[in-house]
Order: sequence, then structure tokens, then C-alpha cells
Amino acid sequence: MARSKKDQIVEGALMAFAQYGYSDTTMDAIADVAEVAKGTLYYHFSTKEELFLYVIEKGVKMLIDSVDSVMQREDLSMDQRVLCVLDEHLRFFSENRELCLLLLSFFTGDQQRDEMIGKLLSGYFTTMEAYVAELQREGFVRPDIEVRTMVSSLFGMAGFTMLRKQFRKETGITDADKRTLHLLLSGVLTKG
Amino acid sequence: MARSKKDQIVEGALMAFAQYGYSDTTMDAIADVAEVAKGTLYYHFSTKEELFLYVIEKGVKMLIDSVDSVMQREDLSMDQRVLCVLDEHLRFFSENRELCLLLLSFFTGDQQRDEMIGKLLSGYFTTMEAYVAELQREGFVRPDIEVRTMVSSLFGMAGFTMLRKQFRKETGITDADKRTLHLLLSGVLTKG
DNA sequence: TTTTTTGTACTGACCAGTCAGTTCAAAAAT
DNA sequence: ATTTTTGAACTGACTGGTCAGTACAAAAAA
Repeated sequence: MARSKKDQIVEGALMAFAQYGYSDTTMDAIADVAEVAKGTLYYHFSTKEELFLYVIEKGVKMLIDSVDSVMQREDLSMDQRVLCVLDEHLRFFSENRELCLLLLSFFTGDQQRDEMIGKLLSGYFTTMEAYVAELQREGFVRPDIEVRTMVSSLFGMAGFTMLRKQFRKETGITDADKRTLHLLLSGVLTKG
Repeated sequence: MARSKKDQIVEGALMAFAQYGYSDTTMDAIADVAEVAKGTLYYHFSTKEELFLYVIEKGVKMLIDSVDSVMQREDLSMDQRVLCVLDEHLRFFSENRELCLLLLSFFTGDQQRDEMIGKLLSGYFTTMEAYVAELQREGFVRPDIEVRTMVSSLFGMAGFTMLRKQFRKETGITDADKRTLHLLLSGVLTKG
């Protein structure tokens, strides 16, 4: 079976929302990109809002899964896992540019929507913070660092590095980029 | 003389744009916030676009000035200046929350506008990259790091840390926050 | 006098959401 | 076997509201 219409819609909506932002994306445009009639959009989602949240929710879930899969790798030492999670962020963001854009600009201004997206994203932050806190308890992360700040920094540095690359139309991440981010992160790890 | 009408407009526009985003901000709303008649808006700025770009441009200039003022302090050693620039970012972002929000979500989707904002922001990036490159040449920053990546990371970590704080309705930056960011940054500095 | 500001009223483009109607495959009736 | 019915999936023209930008006359400032 080919993609279902619903999948087509979600994919098209992701492209459109990422490119134009929530308000500048019209339902007609989504219908065009998804190659579906406008009515079909409203058959599957009752409002633009609902479609938007569905797209974000799915994306955040993917990001969380991707983090989980690294943190549960028994073949890596604890401190290797931190660096590997950073790499995974870079990989994820570069493979899902549209989603990356959406997540980085999650403050859309709308009170209610921000609330929702905040809740969804906080699923991600909670996951990350739990992992980092555990690492800190086990002595792999310096005891005097603020977990929350470390996590939002990691998210911000990975995200913005990708964003800037995308803006400069550079493709892919070089070894020097990775090294730079690893070194930044190593500042908060306890020394070997 | 009190604030000129034009200043009132720019300030009101900053508030409105930061809160609602470009598209969801109406000119009527800006006029309301700025306590100015709609006609006055169009007397000073011929389009919404023009007003928006003026606001961003002014903001980026402020950020660049703020970075310059730190990097030119002769009383600080070179490596002190790097950390001080980071602190300055935090201060600037926390004192100009609205602007911080706007700059972080500068990708609005509109091709032309992104181009413009990109150009304006790249003034900031160029400045920062020049400083960091100089520090690297003088041996205060590890030779194997990628300057551009370091700068976008710094911007991203400071910005997102503030954004997250704002979202969690936490006020101000604690010493632990600063320490965390300093430690991150110290990873790319040559050791004393 | 000239420039700036105000406020109201208006226009036209644009867009979220609606709805009457189509398609079609599978189930039920004949 | 053939016809009829059902209902879920889908379509796209249409509607009602919103908002950038205009027009302009009168008032206030400079």
C-alpha cells in the first residue's frame, strides 16, 4: 500500500509549516503540497490547529525515541553516551530539517498554542533532564552544573548550529563541527 | 521632550511582534499598544514589512554594540572577555526578552524577509566570528575548533537558556546557570 | 504656514472552515 | 448472480470574517 492520504497530509503539512510558519501556511497550500483536496484535510483534522499539533507531537515523539535509543545502548560507556546523544541531535536535526525549524521557533505567540507545544516539548526536556541528572548522580557530569541549563544549552547549540548551516546553505556536518560541540560539552563532564 | 511618536511606535511594534509573531500582529494592534493613531504608523513607515525590519535592525545593532563594548574592555584579559561576552548575551537577552524572542525565531518562512533578517543577523555573526577568530589566532581558543560553530552554539545556548527560563516563568539567571554556561564554554578555551 | 497627528470610514485580497455532492468497494437484499 | 444499499473517504466551489493599506478632513504642534 502507498502512503495513506492522512500520512500525505501530515508530511505536506510539516513541509509547509516549517517553510512558512503557522500563520503564513494556508490550508489550501497544505492541500496542494499533499496533493489532496482541501476537504480531505478537514475530513481527517477538524481544524488547522489540530493538524499543526499532530505534526509537532509526532515530531517530538521521534526526537525522544531517538534520544532514548542512544541512552539505552549498553555497549557504550556513560560518558560516551552523552557525546553520542549530542551527535544524535545533530543527525536528527539534519535529517529532519523541517522539524528542526519548527521546534526551534516553537514560540508562535499564541498563548494557547505555545502552552500546548510547550507541554509537548517538555516531554523531551523531561526525558533529557532525567538522563543528565542520572549521569550527574553517577559522577559523569560535574556536580556543580545546573541540569536544566545544560539541557537547554545542548538543544540550543545543536539546533542553532544546524539552523545556521541551513541558512548558509552549507550541507552536512563536518568533523570539525562535531569536535567543536564535543569540546563544548566536555567542559561540563568530569575529567577522565 | 518625551519619546517621539516614532520611538513609541517602534517600541510598541517590538512588544507586539515578539508576542504574536509577524503575521499575527495587526497594524491596528500596534497602533493600540503604541497609543498612536493608525495613520501615524503609515506616516512614519510605509508598510508593515518596513516597520518590522526597522525594529529588527535596531535590535541587532544594540546586540552588536553590547558585544563590542565588552570585547574592547582593556581592563580584562582576553580569555576573561570571552566569558564576559557570554554573560553579556545573557544580560542582554534577559533585559530585552521581546527582542530575544524575535531574534530566536527569525525564520519566519517568508523568503524575502528571511533574506533581510539573515543579512541583519549576519552582521552580528560576522562581528562575533571576527572576535573569536582573533582570540584563536592569539592562542586563547583551541586551534582545532570551528569558529562559526562555536559562535552559533554560543548564541543558541544563551538564547535557548533564556527562552526556556521565560517559558518556565523563572526569573533571572542564577550563579549556577552562569557557572554551567562558563564551563561549557571553557571546553573550547586553551587551559591556563 | 508647514508638518505631524488623529480618527473614522472604506476597499479588496485573502483564507479558515463549510457543505452539497461524488466515488467506490463491500455488505445486504433480491 | 444481480441489484440495491450503505458509509467512509474524498472533492472543490463557496461564504463570512479579517486585515493591510487608503482616503481625507479636521485638529494640534512646530
